[in-house]
Amino acid sequence: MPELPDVEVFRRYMDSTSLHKRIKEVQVHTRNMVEGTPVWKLKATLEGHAFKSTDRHGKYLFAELDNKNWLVLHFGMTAFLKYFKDLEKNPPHERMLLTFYNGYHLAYDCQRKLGKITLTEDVKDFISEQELGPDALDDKFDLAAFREALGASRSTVKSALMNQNLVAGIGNIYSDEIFFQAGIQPKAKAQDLDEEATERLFQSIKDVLKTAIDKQANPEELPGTYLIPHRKKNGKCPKCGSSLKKEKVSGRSSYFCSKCQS
DNA sequence: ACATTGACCTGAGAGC
DNA sequence: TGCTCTCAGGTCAATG
Repeated sequence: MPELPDVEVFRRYMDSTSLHKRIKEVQVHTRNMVEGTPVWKLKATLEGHAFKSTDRHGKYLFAELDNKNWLVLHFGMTAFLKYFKDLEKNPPHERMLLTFYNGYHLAYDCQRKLGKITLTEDVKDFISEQELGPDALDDKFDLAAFREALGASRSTVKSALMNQNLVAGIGNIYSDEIFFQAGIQPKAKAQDLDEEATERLFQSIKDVLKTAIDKQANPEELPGTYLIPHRKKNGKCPKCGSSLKKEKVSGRSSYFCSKCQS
């Protein structure tokens, strides 16, 4: 789940539930999910403080505290947030639990433990340390920047799009959608795209990600012409009805329509 | 410089 | 029903 649109939905969720509420207690249940900072320091940095804003870059969510620090969350393949009051309603793989003075809780749930929790004092520094490329929805990521990113890759377009160092936020699921909407095969070489295909792909990145956010990253809400709901065994192309192909591209399962994507 | 594989983890679903 | 196998939206390191 957690690609750019999902993380943006989490960010907005955090905005609407967890800002300006003083944190009473932080419980870390799975200590090795906290990286780069000792757990005691994470607790000390959050407890008694409140979040004042949030930010996002690619698949990372940042929550600014009132003490110059930022909580950084990555969601791996399975993480999500849940804000709730009754402790009985806590999610099944809760790895960290924040409790606010208002009696509510914010849980970070991560079944497969592939996410991570850390702190930073400066979001820009964090992004450059991780060597993340521009956020896919940032205005700074324009057609020229996209051409440059593609030019830096000698591999498949799929690999280029999913390379967080080139452009941040696109994962396996949404890259398949982006290629489907652009009518381009994911296994095409990045270098082989002509100007027209490059522009189509660029437009598709922006359109698909924005549309997904509008629909709360909920596959059921996506337009009928979208591939994602059909991205499964025996899936049919929502545009021409033929059977979708499933192949490994750059090591990841990829679904596409060989008729609609040339 | 690239693709591939396996590791990290857990559990859902398929297949028997 | 119950068991085993395969696979999964992310990233990283080792290998070819």
